[in-house]
Amino acid sequence: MADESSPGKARLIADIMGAQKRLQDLIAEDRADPLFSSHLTLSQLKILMLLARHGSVSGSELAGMLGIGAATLTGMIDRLVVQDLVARAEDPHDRRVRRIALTRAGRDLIGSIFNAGEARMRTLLSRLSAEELDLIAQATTLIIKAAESSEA
Amino acid sequence: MADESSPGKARLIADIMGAQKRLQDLIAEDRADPLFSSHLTLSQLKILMLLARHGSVSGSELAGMLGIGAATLTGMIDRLVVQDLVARAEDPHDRRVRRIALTRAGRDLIGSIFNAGEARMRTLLSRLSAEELDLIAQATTLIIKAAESSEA
DNA sequence: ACTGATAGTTTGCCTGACGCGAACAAATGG
DNA sequence: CCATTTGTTCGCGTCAGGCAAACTATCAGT
Repeated sequence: MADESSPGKARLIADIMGAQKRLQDLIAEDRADPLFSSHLTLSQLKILMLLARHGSVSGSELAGMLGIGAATLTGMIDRLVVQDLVARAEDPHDRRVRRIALTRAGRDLIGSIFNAGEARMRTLLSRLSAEELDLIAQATTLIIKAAESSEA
Repeated sequence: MADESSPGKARLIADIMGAQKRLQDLIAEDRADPLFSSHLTLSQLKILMLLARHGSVSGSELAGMLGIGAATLTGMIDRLVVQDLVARAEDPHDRRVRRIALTRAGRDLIGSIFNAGEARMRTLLSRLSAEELDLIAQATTLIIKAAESSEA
């Protein structure tokens, strides 16, 4: 399909992707635990993710992102408020709008799902030597730089 | 809290974890897309994940894993069969049991959610040089070895 | 000050996914 | 031949989401 440059690169990339996939499978179990024990709905999770990304949004904005009506959103937010995952606050510039944002518990929950496997990875790294960690740190730095240059 | 060995290790680990978290945030968007557009329920996702892990299981086994009754499971599997995500097959050893397994489409869906960001990572790696890729390949090999030794 | 538009809530109503127990058919294994 | 196990069907209930319509409060323009 594609070996534009050197032939060794394709093999290296394949090796790296295989390893990455194995790591994903490992932390998938950690991710599933808080997700399934939270008794959240996928729609509710979507709301929490949107709030985690955008911070504080108005109801109409959120309804627009979700593609649902304002009436439906009211009920969904109500249920999340009862669970203390989001909170409504008055907008200082417009007293009609009620800004919706994550509570501390909501942020923690989303964090525990998204950054799953953090504990596992940490104990895993702690078993390696300083030299090995240095190598890994260089590698991650390379990846992050490449990611940032492509996002910009 | 913990700096048992050399002080440099703690800093290296912190750097690596920070980079890892940034990468997780990036592929989170890729993961959310197939998840939310699939119109799955969290319970349905749980079933698909269990089937992906265990391969083919009987109804009673699956109901036991989920903590629900057999009657409930029948309906849930029915809905997944309609979506062509799982299929029922006869067990050659016991004609009472109908073994439940993922279909090709079900495997693809789970794969697209679990191995999210694969395409993004691949194009990202393709921009790096062979030397940089070699470094990353060494790093991932180290991590995988550490993970395997801890799992064993 | 009036008036039209906008934000959010409430109400009533519907659909679909899950959950159960009970009853049942089919197959197993004594 | 009979108790057990597996899975399905049936009837029933609950809850999350979805809408339209009516309503209140507020804003913004004239």
